[in-house]
This record gives sequence, structure tokens and C-alpha cells, in this order.
Amino acid sequence: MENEVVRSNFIWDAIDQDLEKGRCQQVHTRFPPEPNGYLHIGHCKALVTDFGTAEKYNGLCNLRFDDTNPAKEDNEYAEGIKRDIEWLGFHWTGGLFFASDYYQRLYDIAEDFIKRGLAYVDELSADEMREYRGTLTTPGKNSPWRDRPMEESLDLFRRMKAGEFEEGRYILRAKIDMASPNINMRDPAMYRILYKEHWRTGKEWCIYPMYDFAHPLSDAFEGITFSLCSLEFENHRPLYDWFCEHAGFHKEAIVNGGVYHGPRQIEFARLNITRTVMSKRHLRRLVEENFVSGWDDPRMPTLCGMRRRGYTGSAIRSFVEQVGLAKADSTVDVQMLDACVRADMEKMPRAMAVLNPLKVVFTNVPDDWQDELPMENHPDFPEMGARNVTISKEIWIEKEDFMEEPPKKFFRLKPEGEVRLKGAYIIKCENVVKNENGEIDYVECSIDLSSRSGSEGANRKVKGTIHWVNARDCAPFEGRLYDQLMTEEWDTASPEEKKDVTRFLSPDSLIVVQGYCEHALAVAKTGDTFQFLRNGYFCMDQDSTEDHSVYNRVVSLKSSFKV
RNA sequence: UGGGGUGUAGCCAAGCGGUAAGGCAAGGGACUUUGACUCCCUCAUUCGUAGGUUCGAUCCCUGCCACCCCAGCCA
Repeated sequence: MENEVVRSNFIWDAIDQDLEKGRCQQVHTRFPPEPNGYLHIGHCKALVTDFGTAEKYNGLCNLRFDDTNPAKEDNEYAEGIKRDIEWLGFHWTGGLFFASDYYQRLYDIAEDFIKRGLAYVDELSADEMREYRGTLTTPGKNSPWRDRPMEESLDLFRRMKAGEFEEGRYILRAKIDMASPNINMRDPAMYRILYKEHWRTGKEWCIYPMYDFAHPLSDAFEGITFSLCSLEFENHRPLYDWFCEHAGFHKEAIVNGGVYHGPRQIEFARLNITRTVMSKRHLRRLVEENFVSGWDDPRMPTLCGMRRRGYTGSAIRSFVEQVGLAKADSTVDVQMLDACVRADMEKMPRAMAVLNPLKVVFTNVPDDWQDELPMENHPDFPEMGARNVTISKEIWIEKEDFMEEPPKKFFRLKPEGEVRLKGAYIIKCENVVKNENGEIDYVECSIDLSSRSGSEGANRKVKGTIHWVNARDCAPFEGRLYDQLMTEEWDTASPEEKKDVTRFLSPDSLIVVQGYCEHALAVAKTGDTFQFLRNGYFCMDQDSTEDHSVYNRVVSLKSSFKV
């Protein structure tokens, strides 16, 4: 509910301290996706952290596309990402930005770095550069071009920009420390030559800034105070600070008069979920090799896929909030996600559906008998109102709600047994009609017309209640239920084994079902998302904005029946 | 075997020198016109490990062990 307490975490503690110390006066974060694929559930941790933290502190959060590698990026992805963020209910209150908007500004800073002896143009090949970089345990050595005169580097850099050289011929490097135990500090690349057309700047540039250079400065340009990212960037923080400080942004400086001090990077553990692929690379392969119908295939853990599958944005958000924020690597059980979805679905209006139909015919009413019954849309929320549901001589019930030879404590329909039809009448099984193969064709029941819900006779107690659909007034559907995309083996597979993601695809992840749902509702709700609650009840997904006709997965399809 | 991180229940996760929150999962019970939901109850004498400091340590110190990240002209 809205009053749920979202617990504190180490990042908010750090922010509180900075605020108290006066390191900054406001909280300004950013969510910086690279538009090279669709957002998946894993990204939600950063997303909720970035936007949610800004919300908590009444600060601002920017959406910035980190588009510094034109080889992989496209507008299609940027648009998809924006849609997904909005679907989750977040807004880029600080504005929408693109790293590519800063190309000129970054270039100017790069020139300035050269002039100040902080950067140089190198002409080692990629292979040579790797050799010179040293290893984890041995220091690197200086490039022979490291001490080339500043004027020469400047000239070369300008000619790189002018397109005079082929890709890989020259590279701009920061002059830091080739012997640093932190490999990221061994003269990292700042600019490389790339003759790729950029989706926003077109052919304007043929040199592009590297992440390590562009990211900290983009943060600084936008006045970001807290740059939250995942653990793998911890090793980059010294570099992040180095670029900021040498460009004039000092995060620790206490400046009189509330002047912006520069961004501070804080890292947190990324989200892993059991039986879930959390890698753009693997997801891309499933799409490109047609193992799924697209990025928004309902089996995909992408936000657009989950949306089609019937998840709600609020469920995903509360899931991320419940998982928490910490620095320890962890893998959350997917059941926790399911629990959040179930909790969310409980709050939605209901309607009845039968997934696996078995016909029931009433023997003690005339053929044209029918009745109309008011049915509450939610048992706990009368304000959701009611709808009228029809019933006739023939209805559908769930196959598993009838057992010819029931074990003890089976409270649903069985020979000679009575059950209540949810919101309607009590019926009693009189006869089981079978076909020539000995299979159950339909079940004959008598109906107790005096037990109509709402009437006095309704007070009679029977053990079981089952859901049903009027067989003469319902909408047939052929739907699909989705379950886990991956088998359990995925969780324990090595990175090497995971390279062949298709090996772990669960064959049961898509189940075709044929059933029936309330007619009026089905017509009225065509195009809406339906979700199944346990026991075959539909929930209307109010958050859904997509039009689709697939029926969604049963959340926790486990049988509620116990022997 | 360099550097940077992290180890609290089956899975997440609080805890910040005063005697182990909460959620998910699991088990038991109550209620129920959905065997759902809801509601109760149970579930770590112990915090990777071995020492040390202290009246007192999951919190501080030292050693050890395990796991993760880093040698892209990716982000």
C-alpha cells in the first residue's frame, strides 16, 4: 500500500551525510542507459534507484542517453526506453539529455587537456596498447608517444577530428600512470576514431569520446550530485574523479554560496533473479535467431515483454524496492517477483474464466431456463461495484474442480457431492456422462434454486465453492500461458555454458490453453490485458497500455488442492 | 600470486560497541460464497573463519578462507 515503509539503505545514508556536511544542497540524479537494446528487469534496479532517490529527496532525476558508441545505438531503442520508464511511472523531472549533445563541449575539454599536458595522441596499435598496458600483476610501460610535444598532439587530435586518418591509426589518451595498480588508470583512452554514422549527429563526427571520459563530465555538466551505478564501476571511480577534478569539478570542495561541487559516484550491486536471463547480449540472440517473437515476446524479461505478459509497473517497482539496495552480490528468487505481482493483482477487479473447461448440465430446470445474478467485482472493495452475470442450463467449470474418485478432503465437485457456484447456486452432482472412449463428456447436476446467492436459502453451508462460466453466454478464447523462460540449470551454469543461452530455454514456457470467460466482459475488454489469479479468476490489468490479445501467464499455477 | 569490493536463515536484507528488524519461501492454525485473500503462530543462542581489544563484539583490530569486478580503441 501507499504507506509501506521503504527501508533506508547505504546510499541514502551517504546522501544524508553529504547533505548534512553541505557537500551539496540538493539531490540530482540521472538514469543513463545506452540506447542499444531494450530495458530489462535487471535495469529496473538502477532505474528505481535513480528516479526513486530523486523522488525521496524532492530532487531531480535526468534521463540521459549515453550514446557515445554509434556502432550499436539506435533511436528505436531510445524511444522504447522512454516508453518503459513512463510505464513504470517515473518522470525525468530534471530533463531529457543526450551525451551526444555534449560532443563539442567534450571535445573542447579534450583539447584543453592536451594543452595542459594531461592527454596525448598515441599511435600504438590496439595490440601494442594491450602489451604496453601490462597485466594485473605487472605494471605497464609508457608509450613511446607519451611525451610527444603538446603542439604535435594537438595537431594530430585536430586532424583526427577532421577525418584525416583511418580508424585505429591514432587515439587520444589521458596521461595518468602506466604503473597504477588500478588498470583503469593506465592512460585510458579518451577518444577513438570511428567512421560510423551516429543516429543523432549523423556524420558530423568521426571521433567519439569513451565512456570513462564522457560519463563523469556529462554528469558534471548537468549538475548531477549523485551518480549512482553498479558495482563493476567501482574500479572506475578514481578515473571518474580524475576527469571531473581536472575539468574543474571538485566534489569535495566546500564552496561558499552554494556553488555546485561536482558529482559523486556511488555503486550498488546489480539485480540478479533466478531463472532469468539478465544480459542484453543473450536476449539479443534470442530475438535475432527467432527463439522468441521479438524484444516484447511475453516470455522475455524485458520490460516491454513483461508488460505484454501482464505484469504491472507498480508490481515491478515494489519488487525492486523490496529487494533492497546493498553492495553484496545476490540473486533474488523469482518467487519474490511473483509475490509482488500477486499482491498487486489482488487489488484489481475480478471476473470469472475457465481455462480447462468441463461442461455441467442441470437436469432439473427447463431447457430455456436462465437467470441473471449480480456479481461483485471485488470481494473486499464494494466501491468497485458489481456486474450482472447470466446463468443457464449449461455451464463450464474447471476440469480440475471435478473428481470422479476424489481423495478425502476434496471439497469441490464429486459424485453425490454438493458445491456452491461462486455468486450463484448450490449444485449437486447426479451423474457422470462418458463418451465411447470412457472419457468424461459432461456432468449432470441438479441445481438448488432456493440457494440463490442473496436469498434466504443461500445460508446453507457447503464445503466448496467453484468458479464457472455460462456455457450459453460466454466468450471462447485460445490463449497462452507463460511460465519461466529458462530451466533451473541456468542458475548454476557457468559463464562459458551460458554462452549458448538456447540450451537452457524451458520447453514448458509456453502453454496453449482453450477456455471461456464471461461474455460481456470479454467483449468489453477486448484488447485489455487479462491476468489470471489463482483458481482461474481473471484480473483486469488497469495499468496496461498495450493492445494485445494474448492471455497472460498464470501467476503461480500451483494447485491449491491438497490431499 | 596486483588492485578494488563483498560475506548476517533456503533467497533477499536491516543492524553503525549494549545482547540478531522486515520481506519472500517453508510449516502449523483461524476465517472464507475463490482450498484465494486476510489473520494469528513457528522458523539464526548466532552474524565466513581463527585469534585479539573490551565489563560487553555482527559491529573495532589482526590473520586466514570463499566469492565478485578490473588487462575494450564497449558501456
